[in-house]
Amino acid sequence: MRILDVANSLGMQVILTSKSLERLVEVEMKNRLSLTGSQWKIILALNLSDGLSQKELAEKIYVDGSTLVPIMDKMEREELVERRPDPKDRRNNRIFLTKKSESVVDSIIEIILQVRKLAYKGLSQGELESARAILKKIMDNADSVANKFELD
Amino acid sequence: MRILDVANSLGMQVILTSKSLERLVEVEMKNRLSLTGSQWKIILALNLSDGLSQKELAEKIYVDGSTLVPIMDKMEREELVERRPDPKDRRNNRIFLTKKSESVVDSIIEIILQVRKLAYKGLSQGELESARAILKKIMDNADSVANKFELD
DNA sequence: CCCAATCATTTGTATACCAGCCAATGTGAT
DNA sequence: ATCACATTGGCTGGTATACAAATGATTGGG
Repeated sequence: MRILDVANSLGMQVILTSKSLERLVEVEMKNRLSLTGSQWKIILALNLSDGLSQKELAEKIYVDGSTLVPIMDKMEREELVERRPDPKDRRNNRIFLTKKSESVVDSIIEIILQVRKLAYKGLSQGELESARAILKKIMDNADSVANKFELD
Repeated sequence: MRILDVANSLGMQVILTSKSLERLVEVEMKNRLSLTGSQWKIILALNLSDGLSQKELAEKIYVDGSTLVPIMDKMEREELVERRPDPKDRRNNRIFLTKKSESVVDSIIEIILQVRKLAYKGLSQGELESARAILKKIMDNADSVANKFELD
């Protein structure tokens, strides 16, 4: 019987570290700002460029367009974003921050910076950058295969 | 107005790379073996140590105990695992692989090895190991904070 | 004007966590 | 030993993501 211990590979470590980081950020965003899931990512993305279409926004935060729909519904109910029809192309919704969500941008940034400081403790800038570059290569490798849709 | 571009940080790169890897593996597991989500992780974990309790299994694959319940239900319906009561402690279920799931272990391992080969293309063993060590430190940092439940 | 492409949405399936529940077990005091 | 109490393991219900496939409205090319 073949045995493979997946746990010690880089790939699994990437997945586990991702979970730990996401969990830490989510707990803080929820406890301090009552923001769930990836609402903070959406607010930051719109803070960089307000008025994105849903498709553009979905690409920015790397989720499927259909995943974004109920999230927009919820955020609209909570008055964190506003959907406005695009007069140039009525298929598009243009998404804008509200006063309420603009008022939490600074707090979101504060939390991100605190999490980074803690997570990167004991690591040098050079280590962080070299790890980032390696992961970027792995992501590009994985994405190029995924798009070609052939593994072997 | 403060601006923070989260996209270029190591933390975000970890999360994005994790998504790319998980997606690639999931597509292959689904297309070739009709295994969804983390069923393959469960099969590999039980292949290493059959007869875990649900709690132990949940810890191995880093999900909440309640998350595992419907997954076990589904895998039991599909005859991929078997729940047997623990005579020593009737609160426990002991989970065992079936002949059907044992027969796909080799194929699962095959897919993992192929994905690794592709994902790690252009990277040296040293790079992989150094990245793994850095991510491990980050995960430990994040988890130790999460357990103490205090960010500042 | 037709037809293919595009954007948002809906539907169906699958994770995922938390809080609360029950049954079973363990613990401590008497 | 036994009763009260806390703890544990699995489950349920509620909420939130997440993707694929199909639908509907709109647009733009030929």
